[in-house]
Amino acid sequence: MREKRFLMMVRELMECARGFERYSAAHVRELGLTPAQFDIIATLGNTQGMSCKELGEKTLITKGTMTGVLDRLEAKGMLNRHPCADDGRSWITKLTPEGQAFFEQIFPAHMHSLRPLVEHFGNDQLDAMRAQLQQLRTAFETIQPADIKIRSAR
Amino acid sequence: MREKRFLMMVRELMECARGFERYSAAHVRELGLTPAQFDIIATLGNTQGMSCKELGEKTLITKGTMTGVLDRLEAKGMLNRHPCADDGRSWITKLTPEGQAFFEQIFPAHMHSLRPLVEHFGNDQLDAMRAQLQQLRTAFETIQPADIKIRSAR
DNA sequence: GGAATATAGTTCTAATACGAACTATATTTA
DNA sequence: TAAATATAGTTCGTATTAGAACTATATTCC
Repeated sequence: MREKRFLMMVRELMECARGFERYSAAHVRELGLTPAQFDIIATLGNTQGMSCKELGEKTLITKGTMTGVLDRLEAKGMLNRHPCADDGRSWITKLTPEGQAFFEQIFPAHMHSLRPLVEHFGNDQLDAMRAQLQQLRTAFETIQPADIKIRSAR
Repeated sequence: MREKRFLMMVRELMECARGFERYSAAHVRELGLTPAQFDIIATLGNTQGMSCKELGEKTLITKGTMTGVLDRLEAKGMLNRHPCADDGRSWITKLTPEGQAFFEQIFPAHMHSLRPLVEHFGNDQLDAMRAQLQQLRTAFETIQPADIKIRSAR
């Protein structure tokens, strides 16, 4: 049964994703941030800022969610938004000096908390995993679901 | 830089998890269910029912969330809960006849929608992926984050 | 047997998650 | 260039997510 094999693999995939989330979030929460907020700060750190769209592509946070996350970080004084000169629809989000200082303080600490995990895997293994995952992701993005219209009677 | 390699792999992992979620959810939504609701129905289908705890272990839905998901499915008439004879704290959740009938209608359809994806990978590849993911998951669950707290020497 | 502790499930709060509808601005087309 | 279409970001509604506090019942230990 091919389907079952596939679902078992997917199950592991989902467990892994949640596992990392949990591993990482434990430390992030100690910093007073949510995982989404940490992602934004880590992405904006050491940059000149970027648009919502670019932030979304780098962090996997969708635009509807992004507004709220940025609002809360702005309220914390971590970042600010100013109009984009090139595009009247767009805003550039950038860390404030306080936000950048905070980034410089927490990012190395977070990397350090990941250390035991990182050291557990060899370079070759990490690359092999990434290559396989890349293949999987390409399949998810490329292949279209079979079209079956079974309308639920309502 | 080992950390960077690791983060690149994790990035692919998260993209994959979201990719599958998206692939699968598109079909699930057409059925009038959320992914969490589909998971529950798929897990309860063809069984005599099970406790919240067991459901949580099989679906990765945490117990605080479980209550709400089950409440909504119960309101839809898909399932019901009755006290567990062996354990006064526990409840057995079971599909109603309507819920089971719905399961029998949608589950094959969902498997069919996954078909193109399943067929894209060979058995060996699926097993290899699962083995690697299993290793990764074990690491996430076993290894403790480095303690960055600087405890005052005593 | 009774106190201490563990477990099952619910409730609560804050923050996502996601699609869809919406506003405003850009870009493309005819 | 005016109309059609696309895109950036916000808003909205519903559901999920996680953790923590809470109630009720089980289990363990002395």
